[in-house]
Amino acid sequence: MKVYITTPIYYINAEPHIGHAYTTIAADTLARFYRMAGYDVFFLTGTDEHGQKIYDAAKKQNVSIKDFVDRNTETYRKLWNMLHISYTRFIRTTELEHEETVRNIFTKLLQKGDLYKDDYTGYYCIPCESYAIPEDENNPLCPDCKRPMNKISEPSYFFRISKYTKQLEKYIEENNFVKPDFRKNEVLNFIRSGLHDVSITRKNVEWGISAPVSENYTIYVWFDALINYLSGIGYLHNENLFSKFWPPDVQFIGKDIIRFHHIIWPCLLFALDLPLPKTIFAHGWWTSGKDKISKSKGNTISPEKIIDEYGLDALRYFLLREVPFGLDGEYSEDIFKKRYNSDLANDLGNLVNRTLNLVETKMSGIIGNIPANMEIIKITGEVFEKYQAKMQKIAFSEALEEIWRYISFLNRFLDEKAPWREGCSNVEEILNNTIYGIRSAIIMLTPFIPDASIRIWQMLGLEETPESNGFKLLNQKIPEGIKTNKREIIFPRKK
RNA sequence: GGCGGGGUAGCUCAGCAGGUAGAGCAGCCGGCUCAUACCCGGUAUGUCGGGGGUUCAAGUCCCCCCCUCGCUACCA
Repeated sequence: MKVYITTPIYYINAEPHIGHAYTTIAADTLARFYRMAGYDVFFLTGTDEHGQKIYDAAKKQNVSIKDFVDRNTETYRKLWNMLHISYTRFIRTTELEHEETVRNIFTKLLQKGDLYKDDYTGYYCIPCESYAIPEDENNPLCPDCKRPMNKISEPSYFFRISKYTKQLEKYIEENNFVKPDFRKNEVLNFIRSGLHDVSITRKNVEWGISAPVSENYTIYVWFDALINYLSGIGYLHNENLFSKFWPPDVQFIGKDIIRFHHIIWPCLLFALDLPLPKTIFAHGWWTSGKDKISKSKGNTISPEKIIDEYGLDALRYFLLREVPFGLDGEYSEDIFKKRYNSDLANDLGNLVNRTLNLVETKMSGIIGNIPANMEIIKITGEVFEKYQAKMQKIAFSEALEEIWRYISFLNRFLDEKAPWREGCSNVEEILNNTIYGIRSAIIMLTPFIPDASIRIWQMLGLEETPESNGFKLLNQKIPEGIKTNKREIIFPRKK
């Protein structure tokens, strides 16, 4: 049983922001879930390092291109460490092996006749240094800066995606390839309007993988970038690894790069006679005051700042709980705090705290050996079934809702049994059941909030970590005579 | 313009094989007091965007209109 999960590789010209963190945390959570479920998981992420913008940025800063990309890729790696991203491999498109793979694929497609040479015509805005499509072809103005554009034409290699139109349409219709569902129609519409072949070489871009042809071309960065999903898992280099994990099970992307991933990427795989990914899931944006978060609008959300104030797990929890995965979400400090206080502090945090306090005061901190009763075991089993189903369909917020219903149930259970009452005769039984419930909740929560889970785990005095035994631990009873450790507040309430 | 979503409690949304509206949060009342002033119970509120139609019965089906969002090809 294997699972291959990817994030996009991030374009290192930009500083990482909440959007990058979002995609990567989602992928990490799913990867952790499948590991705990006993799968062999390969989780790929990395950086996209070619292109004119990067070249220019390096020049502007007066550093060598090598130093520039090395330094910038490191900022991503550092952030992923800070977010405890459990990637299997971090790929860079400047790696020799990747570059070789890209060239090999180019040659393959050329030989197959899926690449051909033609003139690329487009409108170019010199001040913006970018291609764009003007609204009015008779009076071409740049959509960004509104200045006149030049029509330019240059020879280029084209990838014959038009050839795969029917095949792609059929695949999308019959599979869960495009997620969320509402994107499926969008993509199908686009395909049905007819696919145009795409240019995959550039003449005027110096910083890129040189195309394996006699002329002086570099390979278009998008073509280069998509291939990371192949080169990152050993395509043409490590046949064992590749055949074990191919195809991807879930590829996470932002909704801005749907075109590349739902159209060009599958066509590339058709051309290479490779099976397509099972699912490519496009998530939404975080907005702040209705605007998409971006540096230029000055409404960026710094993951570091949130972590400083609330902790890493609060951030991870919020991002995956607040909004159904796939839709846009609104971020504000107020919304964040509300979610944090009501779910993490009041419901989960307080449940753990009050229970441990009772174990300390009523049972000298020793968890007794009366096993959980059938009712709790049954309910836990049902919750796990639902949780698992939600996770498998990548409905993170729904999975968390299931767990929180369970946490509410445990709080209610404690209230009804009231083991703090004078003369309560079965304190030990009640608390053991509650502890069993907390342990179960923590196991299910571990993919989302790995750190807090471990800390709670240790407070309970349990052995190893919740990850080490995976979900099968849910069926096992808590060992006898466990001694709880010093209590601390994991999610302090915020004023 | 074309195609596709939406418009339901203060907020975020669920309900849509048609049978006189639900959840979470916020609010209010009460209980409890082991606990992070927490938890538990109870509870109000809605002309279900507007109009017309089908039906014994319509957020739920049909038609028209209004508003809103997304997609409508090469920036990574």
